[in-house]
Amino acid sequence: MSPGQPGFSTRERILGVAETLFARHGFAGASLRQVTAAAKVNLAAVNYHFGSKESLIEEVFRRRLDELNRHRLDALAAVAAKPEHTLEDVLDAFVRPALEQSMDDAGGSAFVRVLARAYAEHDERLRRFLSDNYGHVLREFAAAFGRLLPHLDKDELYWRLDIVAGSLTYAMADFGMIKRREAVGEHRERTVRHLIHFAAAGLRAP
Amino acid sequence: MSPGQPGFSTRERILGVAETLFARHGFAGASLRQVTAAAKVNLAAVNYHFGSKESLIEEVFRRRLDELNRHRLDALAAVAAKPEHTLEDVLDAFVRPALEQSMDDAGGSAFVRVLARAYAEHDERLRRFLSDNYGHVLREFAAAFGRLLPHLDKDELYWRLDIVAGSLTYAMADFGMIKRREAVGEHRERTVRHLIHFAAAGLRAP
DNA sequence: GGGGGTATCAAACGACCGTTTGAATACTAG
DNA sequence: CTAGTATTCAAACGGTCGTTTGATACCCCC
Repeated sequence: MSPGQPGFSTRERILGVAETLFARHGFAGASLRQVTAAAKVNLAAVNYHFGSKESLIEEVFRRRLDELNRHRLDALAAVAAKPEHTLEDVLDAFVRPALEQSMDDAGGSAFVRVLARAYAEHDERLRRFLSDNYGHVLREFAAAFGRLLPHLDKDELYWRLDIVAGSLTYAMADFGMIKRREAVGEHRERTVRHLIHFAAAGLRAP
Repeated sequence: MSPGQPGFSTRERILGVAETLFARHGFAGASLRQVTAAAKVNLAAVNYHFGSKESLIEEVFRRRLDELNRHRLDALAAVAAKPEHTLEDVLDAFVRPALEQSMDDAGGSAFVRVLARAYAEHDERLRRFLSDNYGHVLREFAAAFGRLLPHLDKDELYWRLDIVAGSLTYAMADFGMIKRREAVGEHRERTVRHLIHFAAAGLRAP
């Protein structure tokens, strides 16, 4: 069960439910009344605990991004420590933490879709927030990729990484039209494998 | 100038403005009052000409998708007629029509972002509409790709095409965090080139 | 040149939005 | 137990939402 029920504080229930509803209906499309009703808390609780809907949205991001960033940087450090690491290793360090977070509870899988929503929102405020809390991780990965792909100049490298980030976002958020048949966990593991395989070839292209 | 002004019918002005506002603020985020105000038409005009907001959204899609589908299928037919066409040719037939449509007027470039929005909306109604009006084109391209990539079984092929579609959607919608410096047209041409290069390598991977 | 569909308009509908209030309740420290 | 703080609650605020209405203007054909 998602953390929208007893055993969790009001604050946690709101965050959990908001995450899934934002994923499902967008930030404008999910109302605080829907959120508080599903979380079984009073309507005013959102403004009491978070101040505003905008702040609630940011908190939904902060909570997961902090964790995701940490895991990604840890994984990258572990890879970099190996003397002969490959492109696939670095890609794995980037993709797998997102995968694992999206499986550790029901809310996590929603968050990946929330993140994809954020890309679709061209809202400047939200983009700045994401860039502030996310940019340094992307820069570290870019450096690691750059060392493994010395034949690409900086401009070319960033173009390709942008494409990788795009296909990752899209694939992890399950936007694709093609219907899947397997269980969620198995499907996601296959997604990661295909993504790494595809991205590695694209990055290595002359 | 976008078609939000004199010389265009009320209906066309609404469609043009709705397209850019939906791209900017999402379907829930852009209100009919904003749309009609920017189009300089009466609020009731939307319900008079389209029946409802939902139908307006669908009409925004239908108008551009019909044109895009036609151009893509024409380009694919032209490529298929060449006896020795390459993977890059088919990718170009898929990517370039989207590129050209997004440059022929100001609204077109907004539409690509609207399309990306639609992916983010997990709304079942909208997805069915897209699949009904878009699926046959994707299937034709899948067949063309399949003939050029006989080493991939059907399942593997669809996985990779899904990734290609994802990176295309993302890149064309300009979601990336990396800031671009060139003029819009030049930027878009470079996007297509990078995308085709990257996708071809990913598809050809063993 | 008047009649009839077509289009536009201001105004209003009820519903829902995010937020605020002030009282009621729960909890905790002295 | 009590004083004081932290939380929950029902209710209401003004505003905006999509949609409907009925009157008004337009336009073209008979």
